[in-house]
This record gives sequence, C-alpha cells and structure tokens, in this order.
Amino acid sequence: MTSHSSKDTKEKILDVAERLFAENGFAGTSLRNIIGEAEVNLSAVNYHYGSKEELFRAVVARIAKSVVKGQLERLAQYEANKDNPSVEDILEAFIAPPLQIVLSSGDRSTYCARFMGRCRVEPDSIRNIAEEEFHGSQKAFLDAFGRALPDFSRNELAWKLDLVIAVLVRTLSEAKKPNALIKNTSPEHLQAVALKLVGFLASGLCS
Amino acid sequence: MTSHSSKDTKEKILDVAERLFAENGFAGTSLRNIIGEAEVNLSAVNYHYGSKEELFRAVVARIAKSVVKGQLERLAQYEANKDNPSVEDILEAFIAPPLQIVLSSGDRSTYCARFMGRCRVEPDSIRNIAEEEFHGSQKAFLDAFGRALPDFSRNELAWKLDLVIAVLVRTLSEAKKPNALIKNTSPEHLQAVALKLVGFLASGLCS
DNA sequence: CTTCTATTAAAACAAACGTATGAAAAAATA
DNA sequence: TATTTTTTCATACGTTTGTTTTAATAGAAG
Repeated sequence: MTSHSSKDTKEKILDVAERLFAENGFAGTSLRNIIGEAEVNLSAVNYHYGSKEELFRAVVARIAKSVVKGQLERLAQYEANKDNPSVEDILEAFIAPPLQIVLSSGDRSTYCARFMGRCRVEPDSIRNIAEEEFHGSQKAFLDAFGRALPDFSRNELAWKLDLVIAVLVRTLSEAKKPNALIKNTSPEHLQAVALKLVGFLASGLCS
Repeated sequence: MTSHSSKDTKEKILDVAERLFAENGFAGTSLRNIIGEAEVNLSAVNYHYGSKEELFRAVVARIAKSVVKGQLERLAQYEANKDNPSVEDILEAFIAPPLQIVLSSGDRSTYCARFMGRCRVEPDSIRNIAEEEFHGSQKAFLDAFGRALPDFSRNELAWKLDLVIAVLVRTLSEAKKPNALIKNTSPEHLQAVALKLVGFLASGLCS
C-alpha cells in the first residue's frame, strides 16, 4: 500500500506548507516555495492534494481535528462532574486543549499556532475552509457560556467569545517571543499560563 | 500645482488599496486589482507612489498618523489633569481615538480597521513598515501602564498591552457585523462601546 | 519475470505578476 | 499663443504563478 517514501513526501509537504502558510499567508506562499523547502517535486503537491487550496484544507484539518476534539471532551468532562460548570471551567476547557496540543507539537508548535491565527484573517474564500473545521466547538462553547451566564444576550456572548478567541490565538501565535506570555512549554508553565489567561478573560466575560 | 484630476487619481488608488489590502493582504492584492477597481491606469501607481511597497506604506501612514496623534494627545490630557491616571484612564486614551477615527471615516471605516488588523499578521518585511508608524504610541502607553501598575514587570505589561491591542483591533475589524460589539457609529454608542471594552480589559490588565 | 499500480520527475502551459518605457494628452507657466 | 511641466495611457519586458502533461521509476501481485 503506502510505500515508505511516499508517506514521507506527503507529510513533508504538509509540514512545510503549514509553516509557510503561517508565516506568509495563503497568497504569500507559492507551491514552489513549499516544494523547495520540502525538497520534493512540484508535481507531488497536485498528485497528493489535488490543488493548492486542498492542500490548505488538509493543513487546517490536521490541526482542527485534535483541537476541537480536545475542547469538546474537556467540556463534556466538566458537564458530567457538575451540573453547571462555571465560566472559569468553560474557559479552561476552551483554552487548555489548544494550548497543550499546539505547544506539544515539537518544532511545529509555533507555526501550528500562527497558522490558526492566520486562518482568521485570510480572505473569505480561504477563511471559510477554516471556519468549517472549527465550527463544531464554537457553537458548543457558545451554548455552554449561555447556560453559565443566562443574563447576557446571545449577541453579547458571541462577541465576547470572539474576543476570547482573539486573545487565545494571539497568545499562541506570539509564544516563545521575547515578551511573550509563553516562554517555555513545560507542563507547569502551561498550567500557569492557562490560569493567567482564564483570569484575564473571565472578568471580561462576566462584566 | 496639484491638479484636480491628479489628486483624485492618487486618492482613489489609496482608498482602493486600503480596502483590498485589508481584505486580501499585501501578497493577495495585485496592482491590477487595485487599478481595476479605482478605474485608473496601471502606470499611475508607480507614477504616484513608486512601487507596491511604497503604496502600502502610504496607506499605513494615513491611518497611523491620526490614530497615534489622537492617542498621545488624550494620554497627555489625562496626565495633565491628574498626577497618576488610572489604568482605566490610560485604557480609554488608548482605545477611544482609534475607535472614533476609524469609525468616523464613513465608507472606509471597516476596511480602515481591518487594514490595521491585517498589518499585525503580515510577513516581517511588510509588518515592519506598519510597526514603524505605530511604534510611537506603543512605547508611550507601555510607560504609562508601567507608572500606573508599578508592581508588574515590564514583560508582563508588554504581553498584556499586546492582548489589549489584539482585542481592540478585533473589535474594530468585526464592527458592523451581525454579532459585533459595534453596530452603529453614533457618538453615544461609541462611548458605550469604549466603556465596555475598558471594562473587559481593565480587570485583565490588573490581575 | 511479467504485469500492474503507485509515485516521482522533467518540461511545458497560459495567465498574472511588478515594473519600465516612450509617446500622447492635459495643465500650468510665461 | 508658445513653452514647459505634470499626468495619463498603451504597450511590452522578464518573472513567477498554479496546473497539466508525458515519461521514467519503483514496489507489489500474479
């Protein structure tokens, strides 16, 4: 079936594409940039992924799959343990999985995070691809916040959740930079960061 | 000196460039896209601005000039009235001017704001152009926060200010969308929005 | 070994890119 | 009006873009 070298080629393309898309955006990255750094043939992209756009979708899917899964699982845990998880609980369920997943991806970590941030500002045609993949958790958490904060309108919660995502994505994207909140990826440090972020955001959500 | 039609051409290019750069990024926008919508000749871009990159710089400069000026003036006002402006005061001085300027720019408003957000995620070469123009206010406000919150390290204040900007930019970019915080641009509404944002952020900054 | 399928490779495609050139047109100056 | 400067225009240059095509190479199955 899948030979050794072919799987390497397909994965190498995905890794390099993730990094270059994250740094330079969809339009700012050419297939020749990618295949140059991945050291594969140009045709390999269209052979394995069909088109540049489908390659982008593949990059999104790999990240979103695990992030969304982690978020929904942790939210379900909280809802199983308590009847009404607090705002802090829900925030933690939303923040911790991407924090953990993204930053445990070794060398990929920073680009992986920046790619997520990039998705939110791509032109419509590209951004829609990303939103399809992340839509699942977005709705679930909006519902959860609605139950925890019944006095706020759906609209207010929607823009607040949007700002929460903005902060989360920015934090992940800037990780490991000189002035960043995240400086190393040890479990204790990540735990502390998650706590700080929850603190930063929880008060904003409830006000 | 400056003839009628020439000023129109130069300005039309700037307006359309701002909108298209905001929507599709630097790499995602071609000069031919711009001149097509502006209904001017291709050579007009290089004649009036020299190159695509210099056109981008011109778009940044037009926005940054008034925003930075407004922020610094309002900060100076607070510092003249009180000895030690509060965190809320400083936040208000930082948030209100772009809110007002950007949203009073008529049709340009949304693109104007989105362009600012876009600047923060462009590749280094392009982002540096934007950071040069906004650097002035960034440093002044970091200093101001440092005086208001002397117990926090410079690093902590730096990433918090970065998150404040992330929230501000996101709020502006998403203005007028269905679930947005900003729905119309009446002065009272903007005042209320500024208050809400200050509330969202102040507690995060101090925690 | 032969056959078949999966993968890689080299070359070419039309289209779009940023930029440059030189002539036409318009506006300003005298 | 005549002259000079500013602005527009059509056109072309050399690259680079995403994609396609055709041939070569490998691996598995019979």
